Amino acid sequence: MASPKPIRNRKVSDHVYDTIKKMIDEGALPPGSKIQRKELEDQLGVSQTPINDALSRLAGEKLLYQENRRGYYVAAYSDEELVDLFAVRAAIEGIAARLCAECASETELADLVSHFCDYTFPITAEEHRRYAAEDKVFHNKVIRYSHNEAIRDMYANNGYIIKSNQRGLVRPPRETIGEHQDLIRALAARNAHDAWVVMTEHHLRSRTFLQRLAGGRSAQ
Amino acid sequence: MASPKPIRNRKVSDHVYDTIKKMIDEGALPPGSKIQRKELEDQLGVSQTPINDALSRLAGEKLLYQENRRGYYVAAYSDEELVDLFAVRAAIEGIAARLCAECASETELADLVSHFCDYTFPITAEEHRRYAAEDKVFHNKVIRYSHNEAIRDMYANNGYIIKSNQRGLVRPPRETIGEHQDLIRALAARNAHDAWVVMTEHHLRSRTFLQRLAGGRSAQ
DNA sequence: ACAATAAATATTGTATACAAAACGGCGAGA
DNA sequence: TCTCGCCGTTTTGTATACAATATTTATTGT
Repeated sequence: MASPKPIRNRKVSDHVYDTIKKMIDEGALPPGSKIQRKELEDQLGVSQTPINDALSRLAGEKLLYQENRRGYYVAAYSDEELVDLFAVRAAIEGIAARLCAECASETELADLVSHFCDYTFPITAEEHRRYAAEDKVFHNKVIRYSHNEAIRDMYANNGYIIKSNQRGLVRPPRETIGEHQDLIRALAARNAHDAWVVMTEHHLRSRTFLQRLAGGRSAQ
Repeated sequence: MASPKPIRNRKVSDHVYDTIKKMIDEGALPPGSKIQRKELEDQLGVSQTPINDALSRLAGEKLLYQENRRGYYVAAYSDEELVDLFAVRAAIEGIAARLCAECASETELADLVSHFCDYTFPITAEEHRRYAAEDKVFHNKVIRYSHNEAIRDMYANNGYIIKSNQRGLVRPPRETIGEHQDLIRALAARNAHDAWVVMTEHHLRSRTFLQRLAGGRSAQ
């Protein structure tokens, strides 16, 4: 989420854009909350125009939605929509893992392998928090190391996917750590097929989990 | 591409947005061409502001890109980018096929099965054209029948994917018709796993094909 | 003639102004 | 007390103005 761009040629609206995006990602602007243009104006010391520009772009990315004549709101996804979103994550990250196994450098692979080494059970609350953070980092690395610009852009720009983290870990570490380690094993062995399958199933299991929560009624 | 929204509350910028999007989709604004704000102003009889609003939104959707201090251009994807895009299609449509096998209604499944029945070899130029059209329709139906809103939205809104059709069929029918039929067989049997694998490999093969075109200049 | 530079012009990004619509509070009437 | 509608305030959407940067054209020197 840093700025890899030359610092010079940046519009004011780019800065506004980054700021709002970060606020959303960090929860300063919770899902469903209304965007207060005036506040942003004062806070950032710019006029309406660059703010509108940034908001329009974010709406195009589906990070915000716009109610007619009523302003912008931070996108909030219902349980059903989150279920759908996790199918998309399964798809994208599954392929990313596959490409990763094929194309990642040895250094990158070693980096991935270094994750999730030192967790002993039972897990404390603090460890749980650390695990959640590491989970996020790890999945982002898989995306990066896939060396696929389209996928990278999707994760950088597409509100859908950023938002799929909106409620933190879906399943407890106890369930997912084994899956992560399976995945790491497959990556280390450059077994593209296994990496693909494991990653896909990993997210699809979370999807099923959410589906039970959302549907409630049938539960196997 | 029609307007499913209540006709009442529409901003001017919404109209501008639709107009530009349609112009891009229909080729009136070819990939790589520069957006002339002034022309649009005169042509649509509105001021800069709603046009900027629409352009920002379209840039958020990656249908346009913006060069600093130099204006907006219609997105044009290079061969390398198309390669990456086909990995994304493999991912998304692979999962879509899987969901399709699980969730599509009997009617929908029958609809899918009715495709690609009557092609005999060799294929004439006219049949080739028809095949290309049917291919597009078929893949869109798989998306629709997956009953996943996130995936549907992606195909409706995301410039990446709209643009991946920018050069028609990648491989000749001779190569792909068998794959399509394998897929249909898996779908008809509601074999989710096979449908997933076949669809994914289908697009990944196109990806490899494009990769050869892009990378190796020697290949005939 | 041609390359390099300078002046003129067009376009972009931002600020400000303003009308129309939504929001909120207050009071009248049931 | 509750509901409805009126009026003032706030917010939104659009228009316009303007400074900064690109682009084009004209000019100069070799």
